[in-house]
Amino acid sequence: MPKKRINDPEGMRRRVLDVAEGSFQARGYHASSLGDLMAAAGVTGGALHHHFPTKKALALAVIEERVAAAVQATWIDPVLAAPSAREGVRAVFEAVAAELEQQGYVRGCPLNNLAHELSLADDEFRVALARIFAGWRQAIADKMRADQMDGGSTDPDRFAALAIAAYSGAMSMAKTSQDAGVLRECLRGLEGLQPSPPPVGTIGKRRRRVLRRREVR
Amino acid sequence: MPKKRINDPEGMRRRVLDVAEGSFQARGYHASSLGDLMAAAGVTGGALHHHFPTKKALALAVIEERVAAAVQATWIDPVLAAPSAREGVRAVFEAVAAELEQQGYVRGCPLNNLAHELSLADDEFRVALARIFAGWRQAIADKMRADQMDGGSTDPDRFAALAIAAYSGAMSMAKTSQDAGVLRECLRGLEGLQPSPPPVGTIGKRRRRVLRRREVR
DNA sequence: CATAAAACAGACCGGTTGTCCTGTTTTGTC
DNA sequence: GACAAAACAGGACAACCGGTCTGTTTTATG
Repeated sequence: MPKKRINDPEGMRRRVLDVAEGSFQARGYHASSLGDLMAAAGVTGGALHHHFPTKKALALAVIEERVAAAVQATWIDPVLAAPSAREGVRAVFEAVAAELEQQGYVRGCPLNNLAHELSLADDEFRVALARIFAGWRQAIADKMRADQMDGGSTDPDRFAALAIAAYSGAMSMAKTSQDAGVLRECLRGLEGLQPSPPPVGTIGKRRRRVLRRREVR
Repeated sequence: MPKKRINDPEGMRRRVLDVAEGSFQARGYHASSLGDLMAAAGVTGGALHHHFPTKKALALAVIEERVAAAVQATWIDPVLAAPSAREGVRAVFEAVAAELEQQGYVRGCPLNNLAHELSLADDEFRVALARIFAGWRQAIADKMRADQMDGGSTDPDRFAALAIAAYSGAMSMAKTSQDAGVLRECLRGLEGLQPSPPPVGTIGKRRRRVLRRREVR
């Protein structure tokens, strides 16, 4: 009696992307062989080739579907949900730092990892990665523009660029030293450019505003 | 008559390192084959193997001799020669941005490029790269501590970490977008954290100070 | 149920990679 | 000049990689 087989194209595609995403982040694109991915995902060559004709196509799918989603989930969504762009950036920095310290190792930013390895290798890779960077920047800048507070003392585009650059660079150092501490140091340095006096606590944003009004009058 | 041969071990070693440094930066470590390097350097397999037994040994030499020297030449030396750490950082940012815009393409920071690809691959690589990052940071922090001006308003270690992170991240974005403009944007954002009020232009810092004094009085 | 397309299995192949190995030549040393 | 070590030449090789190919099974469609 021949063993049954159930076709699950979406599930198989997802499994391959899961494994590829993890391997690309941990070992990089070139150091990840399709053989290893096939073994890790429990997928045969025929199935892999059916969903992703070439290794490049697989990487492109990882970038556009997984890396972009990761940036959205860990950065854009939290920032948009925060009371302000500055608050959002601070929250993400601390959340990532806490997560890294808890898990004990640093694998780096998925976007930056692939960007460094693939930007110069292939223009199609480069454009796909640049699009994610651009969306990331614009989301932070738009959020800052939407904040009616923080009266235009700092340019939103510059702030967004600096926040992302500081995060990317800090992650690079954290990955190399295997220590997330530099993330917190960069955040502290970043907080130094706030136009308002140094914050005392996190809560009470409304309260502070009331106090300030009383002081003025 | 057999052709003559002149042994030049140092020159040959230097040529190999030259080619390897360039290829590692342009294509990365894994994408650079020893065959290509041999052909580009005009070196036979025997000679290459004599000076560098393995590819890893070659990369380690590139890191410790070339990448470290590049960081020293483009960052540490200029910063130490500048009137202040802040001035030095600003000068390096602008110098690199100008150089990139002139040459028309962006290959990224040699240190960060290799750090991303090799930090997780091999611990020996990671430690060598981390040492360069640490020296970079300490040089800027020490310089800032040596400045008697800038009265302790910002922590030197934080400033150094932020400056390097912003530069590394900005180079990452510049490499991905093939546009050095983000370097200048990050520099502008970085200048916002200066204890002095926000600058209006780039030139005439002394002139503005005079004008401001007149306005005040 | 017929049938075509999609989904999957598994072997195969040409090319490349890094390394090793055996010689030959040059160079330093006594 | 004898001689050992360093410097270099060049081929060989096993492992591996990515892609292709053929064949089989499942699924959708009518």
